[in-house]
Amino acid sequence: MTAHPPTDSRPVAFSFRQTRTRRARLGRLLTPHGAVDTPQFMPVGTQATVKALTPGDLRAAGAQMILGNTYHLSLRPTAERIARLGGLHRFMGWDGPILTDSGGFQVFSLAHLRRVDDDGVTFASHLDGAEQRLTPERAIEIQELLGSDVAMTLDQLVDPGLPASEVTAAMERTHRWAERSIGARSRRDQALFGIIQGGVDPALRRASTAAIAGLPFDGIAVGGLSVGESKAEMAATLDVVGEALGDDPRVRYLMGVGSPLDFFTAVERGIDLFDCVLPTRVARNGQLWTSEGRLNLRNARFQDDPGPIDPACACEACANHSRAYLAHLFRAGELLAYRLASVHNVTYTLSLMANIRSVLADGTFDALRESVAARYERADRADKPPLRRR
RNA sequence: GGGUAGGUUGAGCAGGUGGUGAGCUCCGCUGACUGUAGAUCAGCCGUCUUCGACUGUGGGGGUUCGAUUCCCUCCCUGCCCA
Repeated sequence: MTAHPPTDSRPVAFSFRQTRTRRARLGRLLTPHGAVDTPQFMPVGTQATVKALTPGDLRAAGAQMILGNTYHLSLRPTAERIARLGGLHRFMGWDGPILTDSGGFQVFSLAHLRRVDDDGVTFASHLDGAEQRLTPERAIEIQELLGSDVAMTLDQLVDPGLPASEVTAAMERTHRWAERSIGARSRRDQALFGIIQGGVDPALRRASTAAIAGLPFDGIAVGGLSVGESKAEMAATLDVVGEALGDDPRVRYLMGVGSPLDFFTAVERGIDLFDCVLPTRVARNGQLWTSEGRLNLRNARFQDDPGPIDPACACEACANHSRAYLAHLFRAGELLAYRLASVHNVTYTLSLMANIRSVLADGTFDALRESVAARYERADRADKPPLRRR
């Protein structure tokens, strides 16, 4: 592919136009490894691989940018080894843009294996229990060794249902770590995004947005969502952040989202970039996203279904294989089940994003959302109740 | 024909030498999953009128207040000997 180096002295450049659909934007992010059309979804490749997929599979599915992980790669094979081997792009054979997460999510998801203090986080490695120290500065160092196009600041996300004092403390610590992260940068060819926290409290979110947007980051991320709050709370929080960001011209990245309907919720509130494990994780567990809604191919009824996973899809799995075949592969525990299901779900998700870009251009965003909601709302309506302060 | 070890809920097992065997692993059925400790996890998996009840340890018979357990007999399977 052709590289599109940023057009100015910054490591990335973002241009966009406001659409007529509320806060939604159509844009283009230029990185050292190519351009990304936004709104865009990044498949998650935590350990230098989007599970079950080759870089060729990702290209065929329409992927433009993927995500890798500081915490996992620093433990194995180590950032220094990847650097010796030419950086993450060469190591994994993906020459497109890569964003690396900072390890902040592991502060949350590996809560029982870590200890947080003001200087950083100490993990007991989930691999061998060895003590691992991650500070904002080390997270930047690791990501510079990996050579990703976009690095993320180390942050602390918490269950938004925790007492306000704890949500506030984590937010303020995230702000201090954000400033330190900027000071730790040494590469000029790698972007750095700051992360807004503050749980689901509007005042805290406004404060966090002001703090993060006030720093010279190349992009702004919204963190701490899709961690147990309701759909309504996520939407309300994105409203608050969108309002607080106003006409800030930087790219806006919603971390860890989402489901098909979440994309609509976030895009119309100004989000440009997404990542999520959901399409690939549920694929490996038999759940396929289709134009007919969610299908669980392990269900008995699919064993005799000769049709494609999704008649509206042209991916390798849909073009060549039946639901009955996939159902068999899952039952037999065959590895091909994971690849074909992942190929399909990533294709579906990226096609949906492409459709969203298309309807933002022609003004039929709401119609597309309604047609997707008709197939997916039943599942998303089974919503969790709003979080209660404990 | 003789000897010997067995026969437990779809499969494979555990347990049990007189006082309620529905316990495990597969298989099967369903659900969950949101900046990946996840090819993972959870529930169900004899029957029914399912917060409970009933049935079930190869078949039949016997002893006993009570049998999966003890006795008799038959059937089936593995192995050894003829």
